[in-house]
Amino acid sequence: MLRLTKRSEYGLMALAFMAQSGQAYTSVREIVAKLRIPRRLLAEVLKDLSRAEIVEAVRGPGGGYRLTSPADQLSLARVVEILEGSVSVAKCADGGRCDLSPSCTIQEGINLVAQRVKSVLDDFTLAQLADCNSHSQQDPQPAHEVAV
Amino acid sequence: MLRLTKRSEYGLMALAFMAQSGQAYTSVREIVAKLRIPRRLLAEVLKDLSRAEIVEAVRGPGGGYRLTSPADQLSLARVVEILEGSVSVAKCADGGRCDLSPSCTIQEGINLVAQRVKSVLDDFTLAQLADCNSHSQQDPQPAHEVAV
DNA sequence: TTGAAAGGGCACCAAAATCATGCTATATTC
DNA sequence: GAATATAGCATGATTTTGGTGCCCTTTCAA
Repeated sequence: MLRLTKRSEYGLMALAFMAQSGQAYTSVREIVAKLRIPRRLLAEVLKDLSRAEIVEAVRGPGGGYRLTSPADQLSLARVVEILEGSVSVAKCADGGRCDLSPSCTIQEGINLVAQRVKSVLDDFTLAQLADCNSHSQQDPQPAHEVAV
Repeated sequence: MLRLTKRSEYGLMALAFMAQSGQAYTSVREIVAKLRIPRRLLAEVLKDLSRAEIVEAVRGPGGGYRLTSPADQLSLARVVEILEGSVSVAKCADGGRCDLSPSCTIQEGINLVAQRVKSVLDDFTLAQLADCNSHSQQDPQPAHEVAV
């Protein structure tokens, strides 16, 4: 159904959270406490984002994660690609060869659709994602470090 | 990965094929022969499309399916919606309630993304899909009834 | 120097979605 | 009635996702 996986959802939620925490390091524990999502899964996701250098990690007390670059320079496409392989409406529209390439009558078209969907995600930044929300649903408690 | 299911792929392939067959009725057997996709699955898919009145069915010898309306009036969104429930990047962006709505910090944003992705599929017609292809990959054999 | 607070890595299980198929029934034409 | 088609239903296999446990390493501070 063209659906994002939980990995992406959780990852984006966490990233949005971090975007609002500015330069401070945010621990998995903190995020889990606020966002009510499975701790280990989130850890897994953040580890992947760390490997891809979307976030940087610091161990030890006071450590955690933080964005490596400004939220308005990180596209959803990038995040989704990291967390679930790639953004494409069909295998054939990806690098992956299509099993029925010769008989497939819609490859070209599907590719075009894939491109367009991709560009939607390319054009959507983490900053926008985090922003959209703070409009309608302002935190009751003042954020730790309001930034972005 | 924002991926379409096989149901959608097969469905779209079959519809594109029918678009090129014009007013003639096309049987599952014929489509399967050309497209090399699982017969029963395709039958299943076409039945669903028939229920939704995207195609009309005629039984008996010489029967089969054909489009109920012109290919340029059928959007991919419509087809995908029928074949896999709905087009939305996340459950919460759909009718379905999100389990973590209170803690979710990106609902608004995700909804916006979902809308944009949807509109990509809304704007893409079956005619376009079938067309894209015939440019690059013309049939060696003349189509039974070239139309559209 | 020791303990607590972080993240890192690996393997694994469970649940759900997807893909695929078989069988039988019903309609239609010849 | 025989052959061609779709209609309906149930079921099994496979793949993807979602989620968890356990132990290791790093770092800070008492």
